[in-house]
Amino acid sequence: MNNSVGCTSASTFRLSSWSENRFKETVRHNLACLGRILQWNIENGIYFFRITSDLVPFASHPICSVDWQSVFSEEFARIGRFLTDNRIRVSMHPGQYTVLNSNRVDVVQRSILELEYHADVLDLINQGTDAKIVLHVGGVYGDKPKAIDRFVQTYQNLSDSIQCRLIIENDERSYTVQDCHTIYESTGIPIVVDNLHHEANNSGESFISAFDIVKETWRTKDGVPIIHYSSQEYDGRLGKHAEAIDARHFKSFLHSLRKYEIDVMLEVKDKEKSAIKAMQIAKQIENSS
DNA sequence: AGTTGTCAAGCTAGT
DNA sequence: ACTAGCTTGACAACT
Repeated sequence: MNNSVGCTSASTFRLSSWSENRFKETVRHNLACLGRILQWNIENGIYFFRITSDLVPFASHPICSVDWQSVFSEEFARIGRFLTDNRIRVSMHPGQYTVLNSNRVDVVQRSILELEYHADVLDLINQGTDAKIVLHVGGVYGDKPKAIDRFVQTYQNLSDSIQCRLIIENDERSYTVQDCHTIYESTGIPIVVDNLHHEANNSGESFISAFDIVKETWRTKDGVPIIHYSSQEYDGRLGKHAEAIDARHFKSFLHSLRKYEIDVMLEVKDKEKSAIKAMQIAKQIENSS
């Protein structure tokens, strides 16, 4: 998302307002806005972007009768060319309702449809296997080994287009980097480590040693390892993301990772404002070493 | 025009 | 039993 550009690529509507017309107008608007945001990004030196899951509202919902993949193929292809021409990397992050290891089959089924939507978008914009779909492992249901097993079983039945892009992220209360690594061992799924989640939920290892573990889960085809960065909201509940990045903290954080090649996704409320700050800090570190 | 309750959907921890 | 929080904000009805 971007608060400077003056449009949103995540405009949506209520399910009760659904019509083919409303849907098509919304998607057309979102794709046009996505193009504007990407243009803004290259003008401001930002080359990694998370595409909103609201780009195509209700894409995986049974109500959606429009063959949006065909209707908007030209618009998607145009965005794809822009990304490739400008060497922009993109990722997507399905919402909290996408739970592959749920003990409810209907939830799992809807989650798979939602992942297919995300993979379709990345296919339509012609991005390769370094354009990732980030997912949390899901719930624990009182038995983590069983829940991990369900995740692995479900993963093995996913389509190639999803499998080659899916990566898993540690979360702040249930699944640590170590837990994710257990899943990696039987599936080969690369791991994204999130600094704030790691701080809240770990197995005693530092962030750097956690990163040393996860970077080995990335293959060449997966692209440069991705990490997620955010700061805790001062005074907020555990896990609540801060309004902006803490420049001093980010600088020392990035400095500690200076010998690695990584792509950093910021999870922060003020979006591009902090991204610009982060780029300036990254350049300072680059120039001083 | 500005404010507030609600939105397709799941899960967890804290109150 | 209920709520905040999550990748998160925007819609729609109200004042």
